[in-house]
Amino acid sequence: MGDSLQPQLKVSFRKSIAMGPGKAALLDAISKNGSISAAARELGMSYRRAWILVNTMNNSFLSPLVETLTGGKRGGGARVTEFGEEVLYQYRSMEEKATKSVRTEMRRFAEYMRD
Amino acid sequence: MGDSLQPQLKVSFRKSIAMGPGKAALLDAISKNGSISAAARELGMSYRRAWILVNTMNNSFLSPLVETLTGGKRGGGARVTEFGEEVLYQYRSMEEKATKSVRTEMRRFAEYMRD
DNA sequence: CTGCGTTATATTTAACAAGATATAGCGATA
DNA sequence: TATCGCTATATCTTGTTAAATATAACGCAG
Repeated sequence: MGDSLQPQLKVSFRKSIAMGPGKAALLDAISKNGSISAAARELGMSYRRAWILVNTMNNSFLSPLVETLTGGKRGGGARVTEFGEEVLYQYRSMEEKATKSVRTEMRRFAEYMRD
Repeated sequence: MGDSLQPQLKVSFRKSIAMGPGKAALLDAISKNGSISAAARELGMSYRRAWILVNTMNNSFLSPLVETLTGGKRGGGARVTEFGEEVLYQYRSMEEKATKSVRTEMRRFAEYMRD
C-alpha cells in the first residue's frame, strides 16, 4: 500500500469501512487460499486482524461475503460466497471506472509533487 | 465524515497522504478564514492537527500550498497560495469526475448493504 | 514596553489500534 | 480416541497515534 496515484474507493457503513482496497485484497486471498489464516499469512497480517475484517464485511452487507467451516479433514476453511464474489466484482468494476476517469488528470497532478 | 457513498480520492506521497478530503476541506477553510487556527476551530480540530496537515501538504508538493505570517496587527495569519488554489482546483475536478463516473453503480451497490 | 492573536514547536498524557498469547471447539482421518 | 489445522474468541501487553498542555517568537497597537 505504498504511493498510490489512483482514487481509493471506500464504501463506509456506520463509521467503519464495509469495503475498500484492503478488504478487497483479503477477499481475493481468501478466494485463492481457501482459508482466512492462509490469506492472512499471504498478506502479512495477523489472523485476528483478518478475522475482524471478515467480520466487519459480513456484518455490513445483507448477507455474508465469506462463509467458514470448522473442523474436517483440513481443519476447516473459508470461502467467498456467490454474493461475495458479486460484491467484489462490482467493487473492482467501480474501482476501474473511477481510476480510468481521472487517469490523465492524475498524471498531470503527479507533476505537482516532489519525488 | 460519516457514511460516504462516493469514491474517496487520496493522493499518497511516501506513506503519508499529500491530498485527500480532509486536507482539501482544510484548504477551503484557511482560504475562507485567513488563518490556520480559525480554520481549525471551524472544522472542530486542534490547531496542532491542522498545522501538521498543512505541514504535510507543504512538504509533499513542489512549493507550499499555504503561506503563513507571524506577528502583526492581528497576530499573523495564513493564506492559500496561487499554487495551492490550483492544486485544490485540480483535486476537486478529479473528485467530481471520479464520483460521476460511478454514480449509478454506487447506488446499486448501496442496495447490497444493511441499513 | 505590555498585551494580543497567531504561528511554531516541544513535551506530556490519554486514547486507540495492533499484536501476542492462550484456549476451546470442530470434524474428518488415522 | 488422539491428532491436526483451522475457526473463534478472550485477555493482556505493547506500540502508535492523537490530543492536551505549555511555551516561545513575532510584530503591531495601544
